[in-house]
Amino acid sequence: MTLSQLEAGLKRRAMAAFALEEGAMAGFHLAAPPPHIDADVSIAWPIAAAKLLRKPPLKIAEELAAALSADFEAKPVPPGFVNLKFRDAFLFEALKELEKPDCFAQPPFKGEKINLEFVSANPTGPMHLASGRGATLGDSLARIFRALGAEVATEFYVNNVGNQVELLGRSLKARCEGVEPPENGYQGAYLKDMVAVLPKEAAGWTGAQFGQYAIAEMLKLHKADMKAFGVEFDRWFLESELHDDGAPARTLAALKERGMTYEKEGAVWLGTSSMMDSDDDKDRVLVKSDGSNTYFLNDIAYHLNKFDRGFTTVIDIWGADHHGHVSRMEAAVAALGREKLNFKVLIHQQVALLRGAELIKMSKRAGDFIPLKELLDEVGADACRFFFAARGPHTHLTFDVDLAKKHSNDNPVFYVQYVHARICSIFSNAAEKGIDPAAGFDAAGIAVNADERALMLKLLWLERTLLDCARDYSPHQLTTYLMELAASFHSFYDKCKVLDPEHKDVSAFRLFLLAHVKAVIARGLGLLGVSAPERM
RNA sequence: GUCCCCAUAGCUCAACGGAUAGAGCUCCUGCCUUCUAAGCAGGCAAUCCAGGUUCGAUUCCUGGUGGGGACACCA
Repeated sequence: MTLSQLEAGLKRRAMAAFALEEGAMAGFHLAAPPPHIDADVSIAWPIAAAKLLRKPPLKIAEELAAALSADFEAKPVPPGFVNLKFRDAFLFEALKELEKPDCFAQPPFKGEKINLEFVSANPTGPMHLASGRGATLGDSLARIFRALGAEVATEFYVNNVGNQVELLGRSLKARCEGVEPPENGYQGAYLKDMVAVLPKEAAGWTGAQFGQYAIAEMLKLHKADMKAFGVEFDRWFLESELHDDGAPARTLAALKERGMTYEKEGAVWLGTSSMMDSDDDKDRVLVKSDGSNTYFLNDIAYHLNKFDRGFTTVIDIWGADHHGHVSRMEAAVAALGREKLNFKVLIHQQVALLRGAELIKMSKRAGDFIPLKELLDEVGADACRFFFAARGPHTHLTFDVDLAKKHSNDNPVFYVQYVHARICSIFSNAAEKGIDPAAGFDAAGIAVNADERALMLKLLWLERTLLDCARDYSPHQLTTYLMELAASFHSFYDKCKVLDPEHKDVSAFRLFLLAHVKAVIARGLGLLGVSAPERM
């Protein structure tokens, strides 16, 4: 039984005891009690239900505790909590439930087909360190949604057509000819590096050919960077695919047909503000007066494409510098007649960079930025990913590059990984101590101590943690959880000898317990894209 | 000017509206003859201001203050 199943069961019994309908149970949740309370889980619902039931909270708590006392040690506590303690047998059964690979699959995630698009950095320069934040957020969320039973397709949208490609081509051509790039072009040193490895026939290329070449090379680098970061996209969607398919024209026609557009001053507009109920503050141009498509129209076509592929939910992850685009995109999705509820834009705040005492302005055109690869090489992917994952998406993050490199050994990720390494070590030592990890034990004869109990309980909270992550669209609670689990383990390890030939039953029980700790640590780290080393 | 985000310990971050606000880093005190000291045990130290809603507010609402970002027929 998982904690959610337990909660659902307790809720049903409360409904029966007080003759209530589902709608009246909104505040019914299991919570972890604060440290000074001697209980396994706590229910605060009686306080919230006092008004509805017209009874004092403590009275309700007493009645609820009585209704549950057949299976739990249930104690009503002022002002109206019910604190539960589990029987050991319950904990053993719950741990076994965790062994099933799909033990967390549940509604509403089960059956969902989610398209998750993130990073989508312009391929006009090497990938910036800041892309690590979006990559961490997107990839971790994808893994968490999958663990909860959803089908998730991850996607990176590549802007491989348009003005910036021309500009990149002209910049590379200039470098090739030994002159400075155009004034508003790309000044970064990476173009000089690219010149060094250009094929011979490049001498006769046009600017457009240089552009196509540069984009293709950058795309290779981006793929390599993402892979080194532990992120593998299911699909790299090229904007040119849309154009080859005539999607923007079809999208425009669909919007016109639905009566959502009008012409003004030689341009075609989408009435995101004037023609519909939306948060957008003005209408947006789809086709410029010179006849060319805006980026917005192409982007709408891309989103229509995603919906047409049969996803039940389409999620975009954008940096805060794009927050102003959210309402117009939501409006466009609605204008196409697509269910707005199935489209979600997640915004994460930007990453500011500090090197020494200097705040660095990021600009690919000026070429002054820190490549993601540089940090990966110096700090390592595990520490990078844990660092980014540990912060909620709304936090304003200032990344101190020097500090990150200097302190990489202090990164909490090692504290968590160390748990895995220590347990692996115990298992590899078991044989020489004459203890068989596979040997069973008599659960009834085990007196579970406080440290063991704390560990078992903590393991059960992984499920709730993942649900919280999904609810808040952030993996940061998982890092907190892993830190807490690691602390429980290290404390246990210090006090409790696992391999003890004199007490084989206790050894077998502790190995059983640690096998689950190891599995949860490995699984949790895996959901963050972080490795679980067997030795450190 | 309008909109979005943020404000918790010296620093970086946690805390479904619940009980005595938790961690990591830093600093201080102890602990390796026993499964890995990248560890354990302990100490110092915090909710920006003013109202409001609530049985209960770090959390929700309003107004300040301070900071980051966005407001194109660019992509």
